[in-house]
Amino acid sequence: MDELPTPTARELEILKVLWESGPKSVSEVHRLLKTADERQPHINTVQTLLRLMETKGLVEHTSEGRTFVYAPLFSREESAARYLDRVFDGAASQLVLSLLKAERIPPEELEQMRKLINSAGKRG
Amino acid sequence: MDELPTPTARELEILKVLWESGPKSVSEVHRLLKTADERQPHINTVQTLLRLMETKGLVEHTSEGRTFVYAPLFSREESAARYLDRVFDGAASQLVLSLLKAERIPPEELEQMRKLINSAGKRG
DNA sequence: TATTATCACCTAAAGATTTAGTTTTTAGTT
DNA sequence: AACTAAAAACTAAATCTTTAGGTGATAATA
Repeated sequence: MDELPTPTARELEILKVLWESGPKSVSEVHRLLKTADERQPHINTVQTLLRLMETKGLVEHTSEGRTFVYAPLFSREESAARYLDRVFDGAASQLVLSLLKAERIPPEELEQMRKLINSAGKRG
Repeated sequence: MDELPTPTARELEILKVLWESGPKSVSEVHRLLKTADERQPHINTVQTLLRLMETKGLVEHTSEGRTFVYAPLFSREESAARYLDRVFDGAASQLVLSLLKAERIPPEELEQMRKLINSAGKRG
């Protein structure tokens, strides 16, 4: 098993499209990048990136007729968790702790978080 | 104000040394990388990286005699928050939600988090 | 059938990151 | 003063990322 690298800037933009809109073809990803990004890359660029991302294990594709439909191989959550594991060397709670300190999180989200933690406690 | 980029893999290793051990000279960073990383880069590589990281605004240096002592310009927490903002487009609560889903947080730390959230609610 | 559009594939190349060798400066030591 | 060590600065190059042009296949259409 190779270690999965942190996605680069462009890769992350593409992944975000796939996370938000579900599996998409090259042209659809290209179109959706238009709205999200100020600088829309050439469609061939998107295709090349997706092809390379597949060799890295970031996405996979299935064939729909003659077009490839790409899907991410991990979720937003896993991506976030991986980066945080990296930065904090696995001390995940440190992170939440620090986010609460560093970020001003709106009250309604605090309430949401409280509920989540409570239910997580019951399950765990 | 230029947008601060996500640190690259090597940059992150160096930042981690500075976060964990405080401001350090090139040779000290180099030495400390030995323990943390399997593949220790050449000391000149570390020096070049720190110099370039300074131009990017990731670190700064002060002179101690004739040696440069480098310090990070932001914390672990800020780095984490920035990446998460990127991945989640600013929805910070989504993150905590996802971490809980990914089940990366041990039970005893859940209690800690509950306390933190409660006190954060009082302050905010 | 000829034309056009759309797609994957191949290729080149610019740009950024990462690596380390060489040179120069400075200070300490003999 | 000559030698040595340690440091920053400079330079070059390998590798990775990001860009897009060109080619050929396939399908749709005139």
